[in-house]
Amino acid sequence: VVGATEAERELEVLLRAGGHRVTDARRAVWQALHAADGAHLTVDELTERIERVAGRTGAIDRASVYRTLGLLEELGLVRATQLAATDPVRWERAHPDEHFHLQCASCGRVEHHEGDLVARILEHLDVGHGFAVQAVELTVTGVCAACRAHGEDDGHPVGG
Amino acid sequence: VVGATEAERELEVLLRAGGHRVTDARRAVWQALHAADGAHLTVDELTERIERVAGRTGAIDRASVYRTLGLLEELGLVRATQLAATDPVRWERAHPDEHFHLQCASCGRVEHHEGDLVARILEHLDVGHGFAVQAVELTVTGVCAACRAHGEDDGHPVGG
DNA sequence: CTAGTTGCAAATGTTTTGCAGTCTC
DNA sequence: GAGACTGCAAAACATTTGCAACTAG
Repeated sequence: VVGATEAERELEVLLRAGGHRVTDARRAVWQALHAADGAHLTVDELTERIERVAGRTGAIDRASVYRTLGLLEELGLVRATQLAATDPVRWERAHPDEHFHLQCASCGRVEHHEGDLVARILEHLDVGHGFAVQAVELTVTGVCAACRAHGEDDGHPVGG
Repeated sequence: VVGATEAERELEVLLRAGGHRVTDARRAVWQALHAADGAHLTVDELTERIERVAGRTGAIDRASVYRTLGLLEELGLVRATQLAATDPVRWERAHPDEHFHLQCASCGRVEHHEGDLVARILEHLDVGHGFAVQAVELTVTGVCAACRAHGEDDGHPVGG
């Protein structure tokens, strides 16, 4: 639809800066991640979406999706998270550490939240323990306001 | 050769209370987890240690270790954590949410830290968003004081 | 005795890897 | 062109499950 979005440009610049090539597979993964704005997708979900969205280019092999995600992670463009130990890894566009995950055990939805909490953590650690913080991963599990209202407490997983 | 440590008793009581049986496999897993005091072990590491420690009893099958850990988790005795997305799940004795993980990217060591940070997070969320918190998972990655002193810089700083 | 547990082996599901052909630079 | 990428298929891993034998209660 659009020729080159800002995000697409960002991808190209970063790829070239790192001596990597700009390919359809990489563009496709990046676009799919954008289209899913904010959602946390598994490699399978991602691959499936790419098939739909980038019909002309054809599907991208799972292996390439894995390789691409690994690369994008190195470039700091995406971030992997594992919400449940038994679930496959999920990917999302990189977001600053100041955001953290709020996962509802009832409806399964994951929200991002912003606050000064992470900033406080950084402060606390640096001052108190000489620990040089690189990244903070904060995930809070519980029941969201909506589910509490419905009284849904048993916890039935949701599709997506 | 100690008959029954306090921890061992705790295990038996909780097992019986839940209508489960007290078996060698379960004792072995529990003891191995204690012997590794504070460490985060994979199922493989755990299985290997059981082989050494409980030589007389013989080895415990991986499948049983998995099943046992699942049970102990239900009983609230152990806790699973995933430090890196590509790593297998690691297990440790349960600890209160008020503790959080401090992982050194250089030496790989994981420490537990205690503080009011998690408590503040709970407060903040409950007051501000009507989110009923069940669990908090906080992992901070960085370089520990010791490694900083040695100037061991095998990694590249991530962001701010 | 009875039914919960275990060990084994095979199944499942995810992620990685070797290689030959393809496409970017 | 040269060499970085991709697709494909098979391999490598982590975790789960079916089932017969075992054993705690």
